[in-house]
Amino acid sequence: MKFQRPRGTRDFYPEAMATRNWIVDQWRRVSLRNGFEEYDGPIFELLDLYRDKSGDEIVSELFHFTSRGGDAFAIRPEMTPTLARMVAAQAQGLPKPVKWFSIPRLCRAERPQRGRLREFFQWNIDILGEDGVLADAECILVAADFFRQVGLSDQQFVIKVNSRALLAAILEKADVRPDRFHAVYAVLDKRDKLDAGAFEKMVEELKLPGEQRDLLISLGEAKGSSGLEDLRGAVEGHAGAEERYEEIRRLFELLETMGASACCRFDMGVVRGLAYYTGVVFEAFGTGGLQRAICGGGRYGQLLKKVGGPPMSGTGFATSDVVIEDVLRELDMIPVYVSAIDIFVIDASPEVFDDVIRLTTQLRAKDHAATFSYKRQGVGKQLKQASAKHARRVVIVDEKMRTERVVSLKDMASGVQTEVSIDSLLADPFQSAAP
RNA sequence: GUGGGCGUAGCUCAGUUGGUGGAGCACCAGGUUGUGGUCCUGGGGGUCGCGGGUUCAAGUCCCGUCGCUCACCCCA
Repeated sequence: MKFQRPRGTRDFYPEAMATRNWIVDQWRRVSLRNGFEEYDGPIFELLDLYRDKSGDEIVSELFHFTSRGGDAFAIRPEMTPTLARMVAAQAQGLPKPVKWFSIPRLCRAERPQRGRLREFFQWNIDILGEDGVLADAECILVAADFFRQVGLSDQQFVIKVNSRALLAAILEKADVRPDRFHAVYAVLDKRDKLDAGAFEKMVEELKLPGEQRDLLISLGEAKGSSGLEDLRGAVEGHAGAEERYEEIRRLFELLETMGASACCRFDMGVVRGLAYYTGVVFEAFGTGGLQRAICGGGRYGQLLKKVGGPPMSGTGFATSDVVIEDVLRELDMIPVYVSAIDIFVIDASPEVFDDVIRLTTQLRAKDHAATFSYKRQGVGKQLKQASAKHARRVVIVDEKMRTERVVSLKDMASGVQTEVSIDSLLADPFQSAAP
């Protein structure tokens, strides 16, 4: 082959395309029924939009180019900057809260590996203009709704929820130096990937004073409702920490009311690397073989200000089609491919082929996906083709179409075949076969 | 950026101590002269990723290179 596919991209042949469409359809369906509106933006943005948010080092991870006019652009690697830009531009006039979703195609110039390609589709759910945890709860609920929608039981996935604000307040109360927060976050975020010994070793390497070290190790243990309960002591007497604690307690109360508590769990080990998260953070995991996060998000407080907008806070999450397909395939939950052919029209003999074309055209006019064989062969061969195309129904046309206006209608799944009038066929090609 | 694994037909792969490259599936064409998804026969298709070396002889051994893949780093 002279040309091959660029690294980290995919060709969507019909079967793969059907899978992609199915995933996207589920995303859209769940978004809409939870009251979110769809938006989209340009596939490339000014490079500085990403540089301002994430710093210079981001540029090497972007596909970027310079226009003839000298402007530097980048193909979008994520949707949040575009969202922030769009909301900031209209912030005054938009009814709050803004509940929007998008399914953008994104590109990142990183080295591909399992679950991470250079081009992929991402589902973004965001709520802006509402500071309370109700918005966070609703985002988490949407994620849970999706996993349930595609057939996962509450035992097959878990959404781990934490509050960075609470964590920061606890660290502040314990007099951890603010410049050490980021290092502490990084260690805590690795907690679930390490055994207890390796975790403690990493904590030791931070060289924190004894009390702070013990606190950090106990934070790594804080999981589930009892883990949240255990933190009560760590927040008492500190107004900010108590307030944050009450927030996340209320969040879990809301999740309970929404019927999502069975798949949600408090976990201090979820911090997420993103510098811009300021409040609630969460990540979803499959409980089977794949231990990787399959979806993640949280509250971002200052993002709109970064793109020149008002100090409006937002909360949301994202997940990619690559990871979703991975985890659903592992659980054998991707629907089998069925082609879009409703009716395959066959001639009983070459003389009636013009009638086949005529009937096919009429079926198409009724908005049915209908087709026929290009080759004039026996009925058996044409049925074979219909079968290969996964046609649901086959219509066999013979001279009786002219003399009596009837044809044979065959249900390919059951094999049942009946004679029907052309009028009744056009009215309903999927009519159940008369006994 | 670092490290491991793998490159043979469209796909999945076999290929013996080096001796003129195969199978299954898929595709195409025929057969049963009005009934498929499970029949039979035949066919097309590969400079064995690419380049160099050793050898009378390389898919096989050696070196280089490119590509794919997995993990790490990173993760918006």
